[in-house]
Amino acid sequence: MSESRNCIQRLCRYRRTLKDLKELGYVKIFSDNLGEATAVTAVQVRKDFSLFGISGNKKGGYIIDNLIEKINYILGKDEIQKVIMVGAGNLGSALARYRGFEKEDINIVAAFDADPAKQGKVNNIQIHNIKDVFEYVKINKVKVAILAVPATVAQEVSEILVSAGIKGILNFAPVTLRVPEKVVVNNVSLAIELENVIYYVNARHRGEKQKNEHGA
Amino acid sequence: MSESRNCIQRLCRYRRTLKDLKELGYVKIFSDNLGEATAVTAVQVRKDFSLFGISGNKKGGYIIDNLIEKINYILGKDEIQKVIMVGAGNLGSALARYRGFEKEDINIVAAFDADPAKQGKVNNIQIHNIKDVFEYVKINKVKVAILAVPATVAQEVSEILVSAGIKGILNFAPVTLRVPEKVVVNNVSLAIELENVIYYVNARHRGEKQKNEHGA
DNA sequence: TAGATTGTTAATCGATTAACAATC
DNA sequence: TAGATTGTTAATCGATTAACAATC
Repeated sequence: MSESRNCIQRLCRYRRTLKDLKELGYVKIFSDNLGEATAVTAVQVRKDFSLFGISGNKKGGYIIDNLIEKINYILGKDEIQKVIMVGAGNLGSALARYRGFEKEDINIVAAFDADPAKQGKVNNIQIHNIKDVFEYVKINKVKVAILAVPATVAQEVSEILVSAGIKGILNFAPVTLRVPEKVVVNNVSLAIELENVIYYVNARHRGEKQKNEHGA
Repeated sequence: MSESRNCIQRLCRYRRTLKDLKELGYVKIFSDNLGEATAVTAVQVRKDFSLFGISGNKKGGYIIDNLIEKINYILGKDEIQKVIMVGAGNLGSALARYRGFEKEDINIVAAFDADPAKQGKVNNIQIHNIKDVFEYVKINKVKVAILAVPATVAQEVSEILVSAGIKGILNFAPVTLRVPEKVVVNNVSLAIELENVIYYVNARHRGEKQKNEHGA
């Protein structure tokens, strides 16, 4: 039952690589190649696949289309996932414009901000008043939100989102959110990610250890 | 020797909480309280501290100032770390404006972009032509870079950075960078982080497992 | 002292890796 | 067939947790 965070991240990376390979006209792939392209060992690739019941051909490798389809199903990419952006400040509006989401077929359907001056659109996404977020989530049955509001209001806003029916939050506010057990929170703390890099750079200067390639 | 990625992330979170507590006038703290504030068990807190040789008082807990100082040293916060932003598009310029970095005493000293039209400043940070990045890094002995350039040029740019002396990269481009062993790369893939949330939301709908609080 | 807390050693757990069997 | 590749089972490794000793 090892669908750990890391494992899911690897699936996402496989998917991305596979889509690129398909684009280039490839039809089949070996665990070897896929591993090399994603900085994962070939054994790990096969283990991941076998964990989710994806099988290949003993000598012929895996069929790319088949892999993509299976991974799409696992990741829930077969259904369209509506995502809202909560907070349309610097970070929020940059994220709303971020090409990487579109590329992965992620659909940001609306943005919300407390500042009434922030009306209009960002990257063709309508910015609404945050007061309307509860109703919007309810009516449109949105399950996933990106939270890019100031740390001071993040907890409060998250409670509104959860009460409206949000089941998963990608949180950019640097606070530990308290949410009900059933709600998934993935905290992306940009400062911490950078501090991590700084730590390892310093640690090496101080002559400790030799590791490489941290994170996904 | 368990200074794992997770462990360092926890140190960063402890530090943040401790600074907030200090601000509020607190002087001492128990592993209990600190754990609760950072969503970590008290045992884990003490284990982390003992790993780095930080000790408290058998009944009196830990002195906050002492903790902050020790953690600062471990994380390399005692020396000023110059960081450059490479790529000043949507994401790059939003990151340059991001308050969370300042709050953690992270100093973005310059930004670079390939588009000559992107002259001027963002958040009081000068945007230079990317052609000058090699020289800038050499002269100013910069060790850490944030990479927010398009995926297509990320590898190429990273090679320039490394050749100029960059030792750590926080990479926002959704590609697997190939860098020498001695260079630290921390990949932040925003799409993958969001896909992770979507996966767990779906997985629960499908009636699997009950986990909570993923990521840092 | 009794109770609360730190800090360490041992046990557990989970994920990765190694070894190898299966087979195209 | 021989070689290459998948896929599984067992071994290893590392991190977290449990148990408990130390002590203020």
